[in-house]
Amino acid sequence: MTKQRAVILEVIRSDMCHHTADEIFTLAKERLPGISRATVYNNLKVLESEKLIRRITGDALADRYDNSYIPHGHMICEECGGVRDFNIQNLDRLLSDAIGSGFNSYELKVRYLCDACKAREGKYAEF
Amino acid sequence: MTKQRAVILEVIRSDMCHHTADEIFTLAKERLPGISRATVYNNLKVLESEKLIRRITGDALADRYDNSYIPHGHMICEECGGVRDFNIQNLDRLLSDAIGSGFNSYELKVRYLCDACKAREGKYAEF
DNA sequence: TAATCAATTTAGAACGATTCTAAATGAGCT
DNA sequence: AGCTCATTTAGAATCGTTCTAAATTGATTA
Repeated sequence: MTKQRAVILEVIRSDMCHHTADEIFTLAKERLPGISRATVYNNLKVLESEKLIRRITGDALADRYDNSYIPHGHMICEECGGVRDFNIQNLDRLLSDAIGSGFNSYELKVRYLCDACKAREGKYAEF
Repeated sequence: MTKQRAVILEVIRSDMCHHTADEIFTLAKERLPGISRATVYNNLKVLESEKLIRRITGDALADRYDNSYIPHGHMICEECGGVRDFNIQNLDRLLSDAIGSGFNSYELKVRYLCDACKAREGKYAEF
C-alpha cells in the first residue's frame, strides 16, 4: 500500500459520489501534486482486484468507481446524470437461482427521472 | 429509411449475436461496399432513438447492439466474453415499485462462467 | 552504510472507440 | 431541370484508457 494508493482509496471513500478516473486524478493531485494519471489507472485496477472498490461501466463516456465492492443497483437520472445507490431485496439470490452455479456478480442500472428534475420538468422545456 | 439504414437494421436482426459497431460496419460493408463508418454510428443512434434496437454498454471496450429494445438481462461469460439473453420474471415491476414514478428502463448484466468454459475449466490451466 | 532487486511511479506516446466536420450525394418537391 | 433538406462520406479530431521505458522507491541482504 503505497501513499499514492492510499490517497486514491481515500478519495474514493471520502464521499458518496461515484467519481470518474479523471475526477479521482484531479482530487488526488490536490494532495500529491506529482501524481501521474497512469498511477491512478494502475491503482484503480489493483484496488478493484483486491475487492476494495468496484468499477461501474457504461453510465456515460467514462467509467466510474464505487467505494463498495458489494453489487447493488445504480439509479441514473436521465436529465442531470446523477447516480444514486439502491437495493433490491434478495436480488443476489434471484439471479444466482436464474443463472445457476456459474453465477459470479451483477451490475444493475436503472434509468429514471430524479425528484429534483421531475419538479423542474417543463419549466425550462421551451427554447 | 435509407438503404444504408435498412442494411444496418438487417445485420442486427439477422442473428442472435450482440454485435459491436465495428462488426456491424464490416457486415454492412459486404452488402454496401461504399458504406462509411460514420453512417453506421449515425444510424445506430437513429435506430435506438426510434426504439428499434438497444445499445448495451460496458461489456468490454466497445458497446454492443441488441435487436430488441425491450429491456432484459445479459449474461456475460467471464472466460470467453460471450453474451446471452435471460429474463427475470417481473423484474420490471420489481424495479418500478422500488424506484417510483420516475422509473424508465433498466440494464442488467450478470458476470458468470458459461457451461462450455466451466467444462473446460482447469484443463488448459497448467499448460 | 552500500549494493541489489522487485515493485511502483512517472511522463508521455500510442491506441481504439466514438464523435465531429465539411463537402458530396440523393430523394422528394415545384 | 432546379431547389431544398436530410443523409452519406472520408478523414480528422477527441477522449478515455492502456502501454512503454526510464526513474524512483522501499525492502533485503551484504
